[in-house]
Amino acid sequence: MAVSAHRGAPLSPEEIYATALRLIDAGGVEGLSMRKLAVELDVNPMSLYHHIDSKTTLLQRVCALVGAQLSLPPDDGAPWPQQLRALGHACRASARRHPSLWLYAQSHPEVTGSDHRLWRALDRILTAAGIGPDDLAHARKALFALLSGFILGETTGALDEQGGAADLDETFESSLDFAIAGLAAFHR
Amino acid sequence: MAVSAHRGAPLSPEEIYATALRLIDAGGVEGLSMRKLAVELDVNPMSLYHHIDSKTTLLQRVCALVGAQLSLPPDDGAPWPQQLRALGHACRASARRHPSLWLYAQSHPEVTGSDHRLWRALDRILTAAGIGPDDLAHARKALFALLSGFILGETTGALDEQGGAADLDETFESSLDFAIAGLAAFHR
DNA sequence: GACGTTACCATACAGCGTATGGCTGTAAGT
DNA sequence: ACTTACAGCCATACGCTGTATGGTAACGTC
Repeated sequence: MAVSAHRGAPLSPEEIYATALRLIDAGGVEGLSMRKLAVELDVNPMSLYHHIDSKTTLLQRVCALVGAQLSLPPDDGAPWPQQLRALGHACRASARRHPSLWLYAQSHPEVTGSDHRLWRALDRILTAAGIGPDDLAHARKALFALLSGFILGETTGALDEQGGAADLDETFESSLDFAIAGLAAFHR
Repeated sequence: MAVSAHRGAPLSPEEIYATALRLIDAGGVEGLSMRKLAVELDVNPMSLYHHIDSKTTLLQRVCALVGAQLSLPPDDGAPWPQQLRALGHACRASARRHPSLWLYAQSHPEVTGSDHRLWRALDRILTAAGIGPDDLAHARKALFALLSGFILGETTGALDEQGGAADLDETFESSLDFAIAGLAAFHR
């Protein structure tokens, strides 16, 4: 099937995704171009379009790939604050591995919108925390905002530029304490 | 001085900033190009570069312009929860007026980093709330994360796509309650 | 051998930010 | 009054982007 002269095997979507993720981690989403990706894969730029629709959907797939690797806390009956902390740490760890991609995903949520795994896990934890069904959406969105804002600020450096303690690990723990205490507002 | 044939007056940085902001509000930051801006100002693209350094610094100025318009709560001795709410509402209102610009600013914080007005106001409020100096940075960053994450989510639509109550005004009030309750975590 | 399909590639287009250099009319210096 | 300097503007061009279009080569099936 007219495999590339330079390469042994034909391209595959998975290979494209993995290479794109590597380039993104190395040079940021804005540093990724179809031409550079093609060079990295030793292929003509237009060859990529026989395996993916467009650069946008390529980024969607890569986001989904990273999202699927999130190790969310299992429903093992552990205390809810502990589970909430685990969920936070999982997201933050992934964001530190792929900062530019998370930044992109957070600015283009249509890309991640369909990943309801995270919301389901969060809802379960919040329910375990005694949040009633009427407040569930509010609590979930408040926690989403806090978590995603922290990741955003850490990724962009906005949290570093503010004065005060420079240890963001400690600040993250504090923010989790803050969140756990804040959930009291939903107990009426 | 060889003023443009089509325009009566010469360009000014302020006119450029104002027009850029208008175009950004209409078509997003990613929809703004120097060429379109030039068309809007009835001028050759390269003429802009006699008044601004680059597109990047242009965006910085526009961000600063919007930031300066933020009406932060005055230090009038009002109860701190009320001041905290006012600060939150001020930021959210501005973000709703200029969503795309806020999205840009949040992803490029080097642009807004030098605007410490907000942090000073927040620190003042938190001190009034009884937060000790050791916890001030933690509390400030947690609140920054919550606020900026909410604005991010509302701007991109990530908060709409989640299920539950669709009224984001109400959710924002809930999040403020959540924040106020959460500050208890810093009282030791 | 003919044919359809798959993988790949070459060329081209419209758009981007902006470096470079040139034109023109006003202002300042003498 | 004459020269010089400069401010404001513009035309052209370079290298980059994503991708539409259409062509070519190798394969499986008949």
